[in-house]
Amino acid sequence: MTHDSEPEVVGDGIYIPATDDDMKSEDLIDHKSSLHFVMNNSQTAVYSSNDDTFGQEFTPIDCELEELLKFEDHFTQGERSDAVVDTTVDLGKLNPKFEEVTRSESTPVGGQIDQSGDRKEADPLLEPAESEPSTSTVCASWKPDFSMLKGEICLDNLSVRELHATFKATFGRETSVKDKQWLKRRISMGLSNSCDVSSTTFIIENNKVKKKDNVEDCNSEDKNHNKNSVTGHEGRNVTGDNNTSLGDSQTIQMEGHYSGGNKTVQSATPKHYIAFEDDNQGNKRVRKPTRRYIEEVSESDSRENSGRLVSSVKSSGNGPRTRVRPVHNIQPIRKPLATRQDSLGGSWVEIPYVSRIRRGRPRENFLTLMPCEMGTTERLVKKAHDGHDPQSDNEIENEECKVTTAAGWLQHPLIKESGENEQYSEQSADLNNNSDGGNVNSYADIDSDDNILTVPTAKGGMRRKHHRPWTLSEVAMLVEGVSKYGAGRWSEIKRIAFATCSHRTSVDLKDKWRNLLRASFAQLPAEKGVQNSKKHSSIPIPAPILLRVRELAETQSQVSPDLKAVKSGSNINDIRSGFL
DNA sequence: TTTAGGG
DNA sequence: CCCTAAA
Repeated sequence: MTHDSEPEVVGDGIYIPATDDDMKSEDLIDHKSSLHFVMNNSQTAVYSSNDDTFGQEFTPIDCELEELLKFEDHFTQGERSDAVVDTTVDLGKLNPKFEEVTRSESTPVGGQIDQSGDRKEADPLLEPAESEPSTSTVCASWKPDFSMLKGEICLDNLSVRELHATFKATFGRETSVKDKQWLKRRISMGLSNSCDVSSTTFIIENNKVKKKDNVEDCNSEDKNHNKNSVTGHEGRNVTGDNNTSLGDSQTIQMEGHYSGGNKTVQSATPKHYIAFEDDNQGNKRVRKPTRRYIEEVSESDSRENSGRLVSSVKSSGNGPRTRVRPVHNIQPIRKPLATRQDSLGGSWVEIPYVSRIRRGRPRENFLTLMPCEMGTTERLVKKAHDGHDPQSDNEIENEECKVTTAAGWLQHPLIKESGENEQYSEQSADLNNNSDGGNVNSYADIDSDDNILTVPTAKGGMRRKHHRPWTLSEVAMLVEGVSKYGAGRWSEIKRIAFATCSHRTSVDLKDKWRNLLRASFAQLPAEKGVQNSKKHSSIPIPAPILLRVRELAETQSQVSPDLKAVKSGSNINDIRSGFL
């Protein structure tokens, strides 16, 4: 569908096929379930799949799925708007006109599904690119050329030189490693990665890529399909000019089975992966490193570049309380693929940085972003939740926040009023922020044990993933709390006023107060631009609240001398009387 | 643990 | 928002 517009896109994800999208797919696939999504227009999209025919069966509804993915993400845009690959999708568009939306929107990350699903005619070899290299990239111009692979691969018979050639054909780059064993391992690994050897038609056995005899599921249609595709691939492999010819004597050929662009998912664990490092494991299936693995290594290699696989993986433990903090994550989509060096199997190889988009279950908590005040929808949707997802808790909390608010923390109708407005602008501001830079990234599940904590900002900065914009009601509660207990009694305020909002810690309150303070005094001299001049992309705090903050600050002598000087210039009492 | 302040 | 030093 969209492939016409970007035929030159060269997949380079072959290094690390296990993308987040895989993970997504994994969810879908492994559960062997059908997902029903109800769209706005009450259309129902159904996605069903099974492992072996993912790509093929997917086609008819891929658009919808794509939409679904967006759809799903869309709901996260408010508070975690970065989450979406394409933030421009409007809910209103999730209507009958799927195609339109699909066409007009690009889905950089959703490429996995997008590309292979959409392009049934397209090149199945194209690994969905982590980023779509626009022009010159380290590996932009390369893609694995398996077209010469037919039959069985017997790496053992190859000379080092041949292995080099094969290596290049497989990975698209040269290697200087002379170790045959290593080369063989890497090649077979690469092959397995790109062809889904392990889970489909091929198995790797003693450095041989063999075709399973007993596999037939995907032979009939798939064969044709893939053959065509392979051919097409060859033809389009314009950029692969330096693909090393393996020579006529080569026996390396592969009768293509590419499970629909690597659709099959492997829930590879580092363990498995490492296991493969050992030679001669008979029929053990090859696992490819998960993105998780890569990320972790990528994290750890910044400090210990000699880190053994085992150690890096293990040390980064997946313990519930472990907070993985990726050092380099997320390259803006569409930027040249960034790679890093990593020692795999004993040599340094390039591995693309991966962006942690979102992993794990499909998001089911898209309403978290809803401000506390928005009760109705929230409640409705809440029903859809399992209730055990941590996110759900937050929603409950949010709702409770709201209740609390209504219960009396907010005694100033005026504030409340402007609050409503602000809610809106707050969210839209957030949305805008996230889509403006052209890089759209996703928030991971905020509460998932392991998730991304930072997200690139349009300005290049990294914003923390955990950032949950303060809603006005929260701010109001904070203010009230301060007025009641005094600034500094954060734990008290937390305990009382924010008892139900567990996601705000006392430290958060303190920080927020600090900000409020700053804001209130900073904006006062102007005294007119007020909240509308939200140049700072953050929540525009309504003037009334800011005034209150100032007042409280004064009362509690929190005002720094210089600020005092500033503020003394304006007549607070007038304003104050107006609101209180 | 809670506060305060720096990053 | 996160981290840490202090209390």
